[in-house]
Amino acid sequence: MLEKNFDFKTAEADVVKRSKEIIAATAVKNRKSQTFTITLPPPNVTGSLHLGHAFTSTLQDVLLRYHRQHGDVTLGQPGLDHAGIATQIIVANQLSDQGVNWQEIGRETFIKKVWEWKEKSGGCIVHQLIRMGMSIDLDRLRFTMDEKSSRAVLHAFTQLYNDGLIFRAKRIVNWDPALKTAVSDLEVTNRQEKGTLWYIHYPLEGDEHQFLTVATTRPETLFGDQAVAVHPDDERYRQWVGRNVRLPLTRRIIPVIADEYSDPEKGSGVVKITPAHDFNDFEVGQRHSLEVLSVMDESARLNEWVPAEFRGLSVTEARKKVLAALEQQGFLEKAEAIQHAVPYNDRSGSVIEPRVTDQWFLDVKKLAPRAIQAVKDGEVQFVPDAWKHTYFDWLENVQPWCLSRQIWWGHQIPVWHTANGKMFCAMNEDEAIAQAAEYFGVDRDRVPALTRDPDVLDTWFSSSLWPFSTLGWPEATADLRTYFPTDVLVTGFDIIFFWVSRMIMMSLYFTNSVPFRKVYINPLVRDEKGQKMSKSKGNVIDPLFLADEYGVDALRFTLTQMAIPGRDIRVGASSVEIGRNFMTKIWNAAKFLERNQCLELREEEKTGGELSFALNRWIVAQAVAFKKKAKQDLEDMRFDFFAQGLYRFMKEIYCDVYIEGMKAGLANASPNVAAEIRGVARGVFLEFLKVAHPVIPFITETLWTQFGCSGMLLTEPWCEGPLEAADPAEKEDFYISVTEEVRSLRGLVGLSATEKLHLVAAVPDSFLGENREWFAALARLDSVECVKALPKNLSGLYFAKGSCEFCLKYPQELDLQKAKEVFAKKIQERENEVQRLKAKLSNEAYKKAKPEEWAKDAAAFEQKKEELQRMEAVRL
RNA sequence: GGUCACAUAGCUCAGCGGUAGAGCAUUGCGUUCACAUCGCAAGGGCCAUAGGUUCGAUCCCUAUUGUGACCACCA
Repeated sequence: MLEKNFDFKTAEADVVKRSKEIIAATAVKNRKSQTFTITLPPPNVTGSLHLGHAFTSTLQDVLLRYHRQHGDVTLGQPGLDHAGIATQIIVANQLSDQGVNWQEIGRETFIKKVWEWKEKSGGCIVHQLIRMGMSIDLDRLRFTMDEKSSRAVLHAFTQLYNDGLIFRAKRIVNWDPALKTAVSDLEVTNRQEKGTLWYIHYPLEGDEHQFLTVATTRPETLFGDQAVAVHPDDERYRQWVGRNVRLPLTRRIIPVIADEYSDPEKGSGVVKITPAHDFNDFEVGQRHSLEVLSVMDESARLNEWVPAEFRGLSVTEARKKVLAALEQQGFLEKAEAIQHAVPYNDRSGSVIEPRVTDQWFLDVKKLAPRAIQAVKDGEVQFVPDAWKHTYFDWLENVQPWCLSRQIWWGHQIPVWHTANGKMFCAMNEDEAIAQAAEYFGVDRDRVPALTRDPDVLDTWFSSSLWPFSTLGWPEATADLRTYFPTDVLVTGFDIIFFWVSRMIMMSLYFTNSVPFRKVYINPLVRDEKGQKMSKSKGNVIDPLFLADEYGVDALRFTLTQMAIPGRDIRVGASSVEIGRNFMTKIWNAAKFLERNQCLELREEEKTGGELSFALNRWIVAQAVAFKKKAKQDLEDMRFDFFAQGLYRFMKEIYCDVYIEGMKAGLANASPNVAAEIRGVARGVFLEFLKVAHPVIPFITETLWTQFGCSGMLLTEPWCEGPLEAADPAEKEDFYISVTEEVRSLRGLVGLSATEKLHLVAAVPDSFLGENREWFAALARLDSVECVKALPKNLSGLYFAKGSCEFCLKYPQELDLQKAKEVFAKKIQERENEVQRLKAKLSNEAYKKAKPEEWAKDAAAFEQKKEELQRMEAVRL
């Protein structure tokens, strides 16, 4: 017996339990040898999953389940990401809440603490994934810092190093002074802020009455200035080029140089060049062989290279004090309020200070061309296609990737240094020593002391290897042969640079193959008001909260239905009601089947064959079309269409028409026909369950079992057999449309739903006579009478449909005026249609260009004209 | 400054070279034994603006306006 309502909590737990082994087994063996693989983007172990994760997870699971049902060996490779900086920040903050300074407890102890956190957060995430119905095998769960992944990272790094693609260089990088580490360009966000542009006098050497006015927003970096630059074509300053100025507040003399970087339009047209603290200035410095003088330490405090009174000051303090000193000594001309961009670290929120340091870089420029070509050649396809522009733009202008981070949590760089700067890159210390021994030509124990580079790799380095490192690379494993390259990557547009492009580059470099065939860029999930969800705004929705309230199926259905390519989606609790209501509808339909003895399995009816009940023929034809479209939608990755198709078929076709009609059918049919109806009702419903299963696994599995079917939908193929052979059921379609017309008329003239109505129908054949029961039920009629021709002066609501005429007999109390209006309106509708078609058909060019379409329109025109003529001939 | 999206019903959004659809909201009717987490029906749109291509444009092209995103930009 089915419960009154779908008890999703019990069902979810039960289905998860029953699915586990099958999911694991079908990752190895299924009916076909063809594989389908998705490497799930590994969530960061920084907490728990949010609604965006639930969204992409659902879409990926829909694909996994669809392919598993169709017999593919199906692997959804799960994993977790160590998320270097992000995780380190979280754990450091937790320690600080407990009054512990993470820097004081030392690297080893700190890392131990992070691993403890990882266990906790990872466990939470895994639990959430399973709860969401992800059909993944947790025995295959990987972590970017587990032993195998770490080996892959070491291997990749040493190979790139040996191939000369990884180098160490002293360069200006984005430096986070709070975390004291370099961060990549991608992690820096520029925010427009109010600032001040200060105009400062730089006196001419030898004649301090003359001066150049330099405009800057960064007066505190003045101590690092190596030159002032003017534009070579700037007449105002031409005579200054080649002379020297004195740096205010100091005795230092710097040259005036000419460089195109200087923009005469901006500020005073004279710009100070501070190579150690500005990216552009660094480049200017390179061009003019200027010295790089860093005047800040790792915490962005002024260092020993500045006058004593400014040492140790932070940027803000120093700025204040420098300005005061400039003003006091008469160097400050004016201050101007401006808007300018200030760089922030995404992760930590601190202001970035460009800083010159030794860092490790990957020469991405050498890897990019192949990656670009792979997408151009269609080896990797973006869905939606437009995202490839973003991908190309970035790769075509890509800069060396700063790989090193001065933090503790991550893969430590496998390079060992000698005291005087010789480096050995190796898989481990032993090998490094061996290399050193060979290099120096000495025994192992005579090798100079080696220290391992303290830096760790950018977290995205391990991620870039993920699709193949999870399958066993660098070993040539069976998994790698079986599952690689993978089929689809589902991810957000925000990590096309961070992740997608780098995976493609690394994969092509190391495996000579693309990592995946398709990249589905999923829409961004926003809240109901269209705001990006973020912890700071407090509008983050926990998917499990929604799942608890509405059920996982409801949530999955809602999310799937909203997966419109290329547009952000807005989700709130109320959107999940759509899904919840639909689950209720399905459940109620099942209850109806149960009460009408449709649940028992009857082999002979399941096979279909000749169907005698007209609506059976009709629903089978509908089911065939529905399934065909569902398949196409999934192949096209139109998840929204797929979900919509499920909704339409179940609600508007199966429930609204078929079930309503079969009630009448069952009541009037012979035992044989009744049995046929029950069989078809059941068969079509089961077919729906199969098709719907990828989106709503829990309710469908539960009903599958309740209907007495063996096995699980998880591996149940969509029926390819008898249901495929169906006739188009045109007559049924026609009369169903007549029932709609009757219902519409009844409402329009204001007849109550309880009013008994009689329909007289002038029809050419016996079809309606033989099918009057379900027809009457669908049209809400009391009785139907078939005649050869409508008698004259028949009082009632007249309408024509095709070549058939109908008269709905109304009761005495009907508002005649209203009835006339309705009749006029119906005539008008047809009139408009006839006029439109007539104009269209008279277009000779149209007839010539599209003869088939023209013919179709001509047929429609004839029909509408006939209807119109019939109706016009009638007097109400 | 550059690039890419988007502009359709009150709201959120589909769609398509042959003058438009859904969900929610609104209005009317209705609890006939699957379903009030409901059913039936109705109202509601110059498809941003201006040109162009075409026999025909909401759809393709160009421009404009507006919105959003990304990249660049610390004088």
